Amino acid sequence: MDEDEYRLEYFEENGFVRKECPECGRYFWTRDASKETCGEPPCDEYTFIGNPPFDDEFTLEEMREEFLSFFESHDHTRIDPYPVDASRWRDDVLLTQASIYDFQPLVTSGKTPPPANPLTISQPCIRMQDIDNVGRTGRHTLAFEMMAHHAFNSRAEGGAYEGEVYWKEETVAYCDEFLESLGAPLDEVTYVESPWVGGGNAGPAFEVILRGAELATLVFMDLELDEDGEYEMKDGNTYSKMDNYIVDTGYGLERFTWLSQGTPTVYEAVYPDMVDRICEDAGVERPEDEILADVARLAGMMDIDDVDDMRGVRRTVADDVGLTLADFNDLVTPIENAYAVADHTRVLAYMLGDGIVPSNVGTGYLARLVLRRTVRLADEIGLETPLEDLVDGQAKRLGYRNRPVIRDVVREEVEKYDETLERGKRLVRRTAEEYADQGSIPVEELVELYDSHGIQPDMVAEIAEEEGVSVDVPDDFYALVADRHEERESDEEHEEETVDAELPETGLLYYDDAERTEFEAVVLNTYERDDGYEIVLDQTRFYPEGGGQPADTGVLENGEVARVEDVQIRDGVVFHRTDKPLSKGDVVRGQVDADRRRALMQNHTATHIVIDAARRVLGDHVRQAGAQKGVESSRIDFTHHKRLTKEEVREIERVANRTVRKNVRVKDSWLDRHDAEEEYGFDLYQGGIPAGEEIRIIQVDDDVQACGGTHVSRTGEVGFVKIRNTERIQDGVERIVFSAGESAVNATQTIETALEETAETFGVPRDDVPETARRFFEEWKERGKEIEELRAELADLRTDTAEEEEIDGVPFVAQRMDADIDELRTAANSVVDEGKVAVFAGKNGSAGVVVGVPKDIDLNAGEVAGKLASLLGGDGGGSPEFGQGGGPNIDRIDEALERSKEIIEEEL
RNA sequence: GGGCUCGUAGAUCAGGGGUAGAUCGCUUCCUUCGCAAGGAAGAGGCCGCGGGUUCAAAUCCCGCCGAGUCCA
Repeated sequence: MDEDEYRLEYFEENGFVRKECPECGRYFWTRDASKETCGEPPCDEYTFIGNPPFDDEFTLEEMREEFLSFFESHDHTRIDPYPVDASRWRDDVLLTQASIYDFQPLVTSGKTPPPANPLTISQPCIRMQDIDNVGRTGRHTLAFEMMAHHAFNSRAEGGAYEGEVYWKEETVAYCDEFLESLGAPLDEVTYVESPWVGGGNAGPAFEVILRGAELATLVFMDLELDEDGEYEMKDGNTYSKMDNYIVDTGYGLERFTWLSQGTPTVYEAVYPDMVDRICEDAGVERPEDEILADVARLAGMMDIDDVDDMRGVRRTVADDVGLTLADFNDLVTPIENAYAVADHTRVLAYMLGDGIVPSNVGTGYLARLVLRRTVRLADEIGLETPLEDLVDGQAKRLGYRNRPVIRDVVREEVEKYDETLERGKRLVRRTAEEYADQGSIPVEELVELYDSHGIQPDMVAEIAEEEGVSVDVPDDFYALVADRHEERESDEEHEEETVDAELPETGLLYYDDAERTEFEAVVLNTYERDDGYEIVLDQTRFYPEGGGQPADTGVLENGEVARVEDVQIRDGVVFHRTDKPLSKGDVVRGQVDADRRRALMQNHTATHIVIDAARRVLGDHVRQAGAQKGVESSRIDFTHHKRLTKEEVREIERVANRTVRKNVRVKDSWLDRHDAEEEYGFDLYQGGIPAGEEIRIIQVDDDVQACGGTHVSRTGEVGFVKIRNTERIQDGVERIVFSAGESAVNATQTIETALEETAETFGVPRDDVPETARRFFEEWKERGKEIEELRAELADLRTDTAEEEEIDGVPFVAQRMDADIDELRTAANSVVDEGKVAVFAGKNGSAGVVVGVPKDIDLNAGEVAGKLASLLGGDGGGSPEFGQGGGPNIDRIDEALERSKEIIEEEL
């Protein structure tokens, strides 16, 4: 990175000098000319523990307020944090890991204006990759708040923002000023040059270091990935300047709070009350501060990448205080676990507070992971306080309103985990018994137990030991698990036909009046494709597929009639896929299939009505997780932590139809996105975030959503909503399948017809069908048993008449019996019970033969049956005691019976 | 979004092409003043659903439904 990028006037004016750190080789800026090293570990160590650099101690809340109000008083607008569940607005990541995530990709790319410019925010973030270090290093937390100020600048004209708000000089000046306002000794502060790369962007950056701690990162994002770019960055890729250049800062709220208190660990500073409560409830004794501080200081010197690093830290500190490693571990592990529990409960509060439902996919899975880990840690230190109480405490502190649901979710999830553990224990016990003779459980079984059943190897070891079976967990265990998942990849990417850059955005007439289906337009171009044509018009009433609503169909005509089979929108241009080409420049008349459009409109409005009904019945945590509208039926998926009961489904249906009958107007309006967000909140974006300054808002009764679909004008036009089915898509996501309008009536009639026909078959009134069906089923089972008994009796009777013979002293009965194989079997069994060999054959459709041999006679029944069956033109077999077979040759049954005697003689 | 595992008696689970089983629980009887325990007998199964292969499917194959779990 070019040195000039970092040579700021601010540094010159304030007496900074640029130095090269002899340890790490990086350049840094400092006011203290005598300073040799950059200040950041491992070049320097933590010196703030017991020696806080600020004038006052701050709590987390106080520090957050201090920061935000500082920037507010410097002309920044304070905005509310986004959810920690970043998957709600982008599909490339799961969790929010930095404040800039809030503005990617729409704002950073210049498609959408920022909510304010410049702005300040304190954004909760979660970094799962640190999970193993939480509690142990003294500094890692799973969740943290990234306090930030951002300025969005652009050289380009006509984007969502233009011109420069401020850039590097002001950013560094703000940082200095903020630190000074806290009373930080400015000559101890260093600004380390440290180019930043991430997510396809890059730029110069400073790390701000004070007393060994990295407090903030000031990123000047002005590069984008470009094969031919002139800047090569540390990731090995080349980048070039972009039109937008963005100030992206990150001030660690937890770090600032920690430094202000100078406690041995960050955990004591950030959640003192929670740590106290956990230690007290679990009876955890705290080691001396000095020991904890040593661990933090030493761990602070290194990037902790794996468990070995932490082991090294502990060994060193243990040596210093004169303890064996084992004793030292016994001393610090409980408090470390207590710290981790305190931390994890806050993460859970963030996650569940933002409406994440534990699940087996996506962010829900991460929530489950954290929750289960928390339960294990709490168990290890004997913490008996219900987890829901701890999470609720954190949620209360963070000001979440959905606390009852959070409690509910935590309780259910802990119960589920208990069940999984129970199930796991039984499975491990069985597996251990299976390998009891070998003395140990093989590694592939361990992998299987973990991967398919979620049982940690240490738990396997514990239980297997009780059974006297040993377990060797290889060091690369989790790598072995990963191997199982790495076998195949190859997602075929379908290429999209690129949009002609010359084409203007198509006029979307369906927004003016969704009721109208005819229009005139000019053909701008026709493209020939593999399976038809794509026509672009200057304007259209055809709705292109989007937002879960399928495309309209219809015709375009000017003498020629072109059938429109599909409609897609790409970069604002609508493509009509047709079976015929139309000439460029022609004026055409368009006609959308009106009935289909009508049905789709009803279904779309009904979708809003149903999700709103679900929210009213189940609670505010219900959030759309996907939807597909159709002509015959539609479906809506939404988050909910329990299976829907029949009664809840009925109630949702009742509430939905009440909204229909209310016949309220469906309001559609274009609002400034920031006004809309302010008024309706982030939950506006149930189906993803649209681009642009203005967004379309659809209001159906109490339900308000950003939505680009076509709707009926009053709820009454939906006519009738019928819920047809519910499914569980994943843990935590329920699906409701429903029909609206005419197809809802059809759906009801279909069900009615089924019931009618059933009633007719039974010959009872419809109301009696359930009771009658139950009775019939019971009686059917009774009769099955009766038949079995009668068959046995019949078999006895028939075999009584059978002639007994002897072959080499073995009693033997061969008899023809035309009955199904079950009966032959029953008959053979009763003969075998008398100590005789039995051969029964007969026809029942095809020919069948059964051979039974008492245990004490040395004759293989299966073999005999096989030979007899081959006479019948088929095949057969069985066990030594019992054989059966059959074939198509019914006219050779008697012959087979006759020959059974000689076959048995051979086999004996 | 992808992978893996599992659906058999009220519960927990065996079996894995050839007669559906075990343990606990349940019912009745015996022993007992009574209970626990013990003994004896018994009831209880659309082997998740639907197709296919086969002389024969709980078992093999395909699809669906349901449950669990790991990963991105």
